Amino acid sequence: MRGKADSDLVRRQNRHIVLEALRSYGPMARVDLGKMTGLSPASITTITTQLIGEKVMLELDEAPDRSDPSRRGRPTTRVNLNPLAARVIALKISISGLELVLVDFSGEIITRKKVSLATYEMGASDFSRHTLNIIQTFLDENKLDAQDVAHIGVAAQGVTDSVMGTIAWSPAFKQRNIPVVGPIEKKFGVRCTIANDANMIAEGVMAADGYSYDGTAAVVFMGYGVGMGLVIDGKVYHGATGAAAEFGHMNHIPNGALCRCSRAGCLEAYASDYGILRSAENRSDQLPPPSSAVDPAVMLALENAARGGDVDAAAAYAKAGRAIGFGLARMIALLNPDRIVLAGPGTRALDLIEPALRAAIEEGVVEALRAQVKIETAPINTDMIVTGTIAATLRYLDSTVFSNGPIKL
Amino acid sequence: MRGKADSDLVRRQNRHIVLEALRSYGPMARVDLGKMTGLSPASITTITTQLIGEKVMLELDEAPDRSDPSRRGRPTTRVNLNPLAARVIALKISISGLELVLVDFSGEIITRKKVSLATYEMGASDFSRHTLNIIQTFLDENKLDAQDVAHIGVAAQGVTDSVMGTIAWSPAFKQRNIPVVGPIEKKFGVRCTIANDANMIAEGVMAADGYSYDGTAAVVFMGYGVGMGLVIDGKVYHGATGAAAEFGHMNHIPNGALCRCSRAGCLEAYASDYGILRSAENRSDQLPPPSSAVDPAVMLALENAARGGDVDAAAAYAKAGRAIGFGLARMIALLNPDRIVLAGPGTRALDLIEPALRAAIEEGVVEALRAQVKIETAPINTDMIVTGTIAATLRYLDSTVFSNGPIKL
DNA sequence: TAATTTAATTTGACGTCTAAAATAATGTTG
DNA sequence: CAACATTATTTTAGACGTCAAATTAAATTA
Repeated sequence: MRGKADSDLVRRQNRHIVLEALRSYGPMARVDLGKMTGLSPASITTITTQLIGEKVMLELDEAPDRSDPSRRGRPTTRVNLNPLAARVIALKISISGLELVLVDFSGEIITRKKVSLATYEMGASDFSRHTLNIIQTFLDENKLDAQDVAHIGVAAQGVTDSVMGTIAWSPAFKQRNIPVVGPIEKKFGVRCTIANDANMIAEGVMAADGYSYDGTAAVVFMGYGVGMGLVIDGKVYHGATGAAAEFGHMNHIPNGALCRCSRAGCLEAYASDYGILRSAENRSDQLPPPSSAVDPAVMLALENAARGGDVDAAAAYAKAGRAIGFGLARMIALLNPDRIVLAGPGTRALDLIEPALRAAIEEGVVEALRAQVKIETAPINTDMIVTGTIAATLRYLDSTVFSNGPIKL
Repeated sequence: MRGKADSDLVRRQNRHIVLEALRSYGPMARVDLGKMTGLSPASITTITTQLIGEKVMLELDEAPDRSDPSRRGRPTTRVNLNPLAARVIALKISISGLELVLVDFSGEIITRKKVSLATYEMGASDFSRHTLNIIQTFLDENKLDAQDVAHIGVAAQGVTDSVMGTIAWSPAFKQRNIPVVGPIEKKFGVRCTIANDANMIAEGVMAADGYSYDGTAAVVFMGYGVGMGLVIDGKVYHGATGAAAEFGHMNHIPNGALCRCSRAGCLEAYASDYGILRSAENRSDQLPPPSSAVDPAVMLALENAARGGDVDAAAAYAKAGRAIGFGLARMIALLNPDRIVLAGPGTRALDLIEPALRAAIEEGVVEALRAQVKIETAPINTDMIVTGTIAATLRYLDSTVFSNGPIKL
């Protein structure tokens, strides 16, 4: 049940939707803000004046738009999020190392940096030490104090626990329950949150749509692993502990192929890079998989072999498609989504995967349920994990810090 | 993104939470309404005065409570939902026929009636005709006009489509896409909605908790079929077309046992009454299952046989437990719920099912994910489908009709 | 009967919204 | 070029809903 409503709620909500409109559609005139949000011009004036006073928003100083000569009347002055209102760091933790991205409040990337780190054998304390040092160096390089950063948003591969602020289990670590949020908040005094990388991809897909979508969608990541981000009623769903949609470790076949997570029969053991490679090479699927990522070049070669007539390779891709297809069929039976988005480097081989994938969906779920699902592909080249983490972090700031307005006594 | 907020929203929301408080906790004094909702006494006075004026609420005329002799001061006068504010019909459509329940606005059952109907061979138009007649008779018997009924809430077995208002697919019907909402609304001029029976069970479980729960839970129905209702962030989730959580027809094993839905390998083909019976009797699971429900007495005998040492029967229950367990494991991987509730007559045999069920969950999903899930059992004897349908329908009325207040010009 | 206690209502102020009026900044026209 | 037209934005006045504080209501206790 939602709580009580009062004028405080009204202010917060309306400030929030104004910020969101600018965040999704970029700079615009006050009139247009009014049209987007449904608020009257008078209210828009009030709200923008306050936000500008708080330096959260600014009026753009630009020459009037002369592109339409038939246009009459007073020209618009556009407003935008003030880039200087806050800075945010997105931190991506993956099997190959850390990636740090410094962004301003308007979402513009200021700098980004990759640091490779051999995380797998590292214990929690070593990992913390390294990570904190890397962040400190990153701050120094950008001549920033920790206080200049409003939030650090972390995306990590594997099962993350947003309540504890840890990586509960990840292919990037031998050890479990690695604390991440705690050490960062303690050392830098900056609010920090952690989320699963696949959820961040889903956030990225939603952001690319300007958050206009409000149904249920599943965003599948295919690559070194297999992940899923769920969007439920237009919002990225995180589950009880932020570990929702561990699609890759959803069981495909009881007692099936051995997975990196040391269980048998996970979908990932059939459909991730290493799973596909293993089955293409006709190696036993009961052998433990490697702990390092497969070289992308190897996967590229494998794809081309499959396209060139290599029967074993083609069969491996079909097997992957079937696994993903059955996983999707099960997901459809549970969630009745209206949209499935395939993303990640694995979609490069979609031509090899798709027939088996679609056949498996048909085989695996009642027609009434799958009839209206649309399957789409997201662009491969952008790093949706980073994009999504940035979007999620800024939106979080919008809704928490900047919607409140000046503090009252 | 939520829309703009204004004083209209404030009024609606606060009226709504007041109605909800009375709905969940029953009659109470205005002071207590204030404590429950967080609204000030002044606001409570305003809101209750209006609601009483609109005959949605009423002041109870009861002798002051003398149970606590140390109590001083002006006695409370309790208010409650006005039973006469609206009447609602809950209609349950199942393989064995129709059940109609007439309820007043306070949730009290006025009458209920069961009518058996051989739906399976019936076409859509015959079914409509019969159903409309049965509803008309029910109205007549209760000396009601159609206008006296504010809403008809339908719960049906199988895949329902809440957008089209149809039963897309159901074991109770040979034919598909049976229209239900359309004919009812057309004939009686009464708003009607349809939902899946398992979702209504979930609604019932939530109602029993006073809607205080706000996490993610899966309510599993075990009986003549297997179903699931999902509660996501405290709200029953219906999916794109209201057909979410078709757990029974989630694939368990590719190319597996034949199901009533004419597919192979559905969970239900292993774990429903007929699936268990079939495997206990060592019949081939490639034979088409019967279209009628299994006699409950037969199931009872089977349970007792299993408890008495019948190896085949015990194995059949274990197989069912394993199927449900793997289904749950997959669901957990996707949704990371914090609660699973087992419901329905099938839970009577829980002792036979549970060991295999728990083993399968352990086998099927990473420990990090299943660690915090609590598994509970709901009471078997109440008809949660009806209870839930009533609760859902009344809540729907609360939020739509009665939160708005008097219409303005 | 007067004082005390608790419930509920009334009163006056406050915050936010909106419609309508006023002002601002430009283009058009005679 | 002055007056008019057009569009954007701000100002003003009024409405609505909440809340704190004061008031009234209805009981118990002394």
